[in-house]
Amino acid sequence: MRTLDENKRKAILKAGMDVIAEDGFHQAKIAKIAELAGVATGSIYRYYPNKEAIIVVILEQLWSQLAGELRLLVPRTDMSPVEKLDMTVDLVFDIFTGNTALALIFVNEHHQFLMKGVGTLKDHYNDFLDLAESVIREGVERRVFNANVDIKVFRHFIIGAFRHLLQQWTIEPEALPLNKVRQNLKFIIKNGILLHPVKK
Amino acid sequence: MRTLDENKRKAILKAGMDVIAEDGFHQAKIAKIAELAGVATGSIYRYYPNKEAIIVVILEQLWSQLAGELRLLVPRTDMSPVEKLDMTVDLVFDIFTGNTALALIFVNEHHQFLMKGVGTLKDHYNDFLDLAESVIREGVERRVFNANVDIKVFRHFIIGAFRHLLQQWTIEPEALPLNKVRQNLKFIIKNGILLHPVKK
DNA sequence: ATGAATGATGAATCACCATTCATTATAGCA
DNA sequence: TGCTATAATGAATGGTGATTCATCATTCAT
Repeated sequence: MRTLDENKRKAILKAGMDVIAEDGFHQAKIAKIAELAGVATGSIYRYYPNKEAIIVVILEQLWSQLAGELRLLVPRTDMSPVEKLDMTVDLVFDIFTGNTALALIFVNEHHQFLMKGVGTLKDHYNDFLDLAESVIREGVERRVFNANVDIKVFRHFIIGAFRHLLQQWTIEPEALPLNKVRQNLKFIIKNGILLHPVKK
Repeated sequence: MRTLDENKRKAILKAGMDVIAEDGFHQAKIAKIAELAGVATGSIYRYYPNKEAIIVVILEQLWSQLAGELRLLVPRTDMSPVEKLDMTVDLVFDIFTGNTALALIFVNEHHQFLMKGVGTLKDHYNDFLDLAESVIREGVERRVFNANVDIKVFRHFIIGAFRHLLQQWTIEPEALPLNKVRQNLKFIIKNGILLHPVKK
């Protein structure tokens, strides 16, 4: 008995990623994805029940990978909270560096599918967020991070800043080299903009 | 001779805002907008050439208003750069407070129409950004803000953080009261998360 | 080597919706 | 009180594109 070809499944996913990144989910055409993947339009439906399933799988993989990596980082006792925070930022930067398409999909499409609550996307994403939050919490408990900053707000703050910077990077990569962005992001979340901070 | 009714034009704009905020631009149906505005579907086209024009006008008005207000703030000599930065944040928060629909449109739709370069949207938006940047620049020149922070990155950083926080707020307003968000945002961009910063 | 069984194909289907336009209603003017 | 220009209407049009399915191709257990 013949079996579905996993390479083809991956080719469709990859093609879906590129087309959706370029055209946006609603404008992305199945015919174009099929052509890029080198299969017939109908074949797409042997591997994925519908168009939405393609992007959901892409996003699920993204967050389950990130959560997996962060899960290894969190319990380490040989690192300070500051180092862990920096490493978390690195983790996320690294996954998008060299994958503009994935970056674009995260930036532009992630939110709407998160809201729809399709598949296990939300679970993976929340896993990641909870782990990131525990890094901050450890820092506060160990009196390294400022307890006056609301953790929830801070968490969203970083994600948002990151997302937007990533978006700008996809528009003009030369003007906003990711290394510079990464370094500045790390600095600002730790120190803010003030030259002479007035902490109490 | 009969004239087009400016109240109707506004009603359509308002209805468009609500429907687009709720359903997203591509899912938003002209028929629904027309019904909400209390006009026939065909009448929409007497006031706006097409669906896209509706959202473009909404976004143009948003940024031209914000740029207008910021333009008054920038040259003031009775305020410090820190105060101006805080006021800029307030300006933006104020416009979205009490207008969840506008907030949602900014969060979810703004980017794609900015990219398309339709109408004068980009001009108004850039006006606003340039003015905001001049606030930062003044702070750096007057040795109040840290010159090591790249202004372009910082600018995108704040916008992104703000956008994402706003998005979260539209999802669960009770969990993230805008006052708390505003206060925390101001604090973090100035001071960062570190309890004992190590500025040189 | 054979023939189910299942994969692959892509033209045809079908639902959807922005936009149009023939027709009707109305405001403003003489 | 008509008259006319233009506003308003909403059913019909037309284009689009996701999904289906009848048909063909290929694999592999026998």
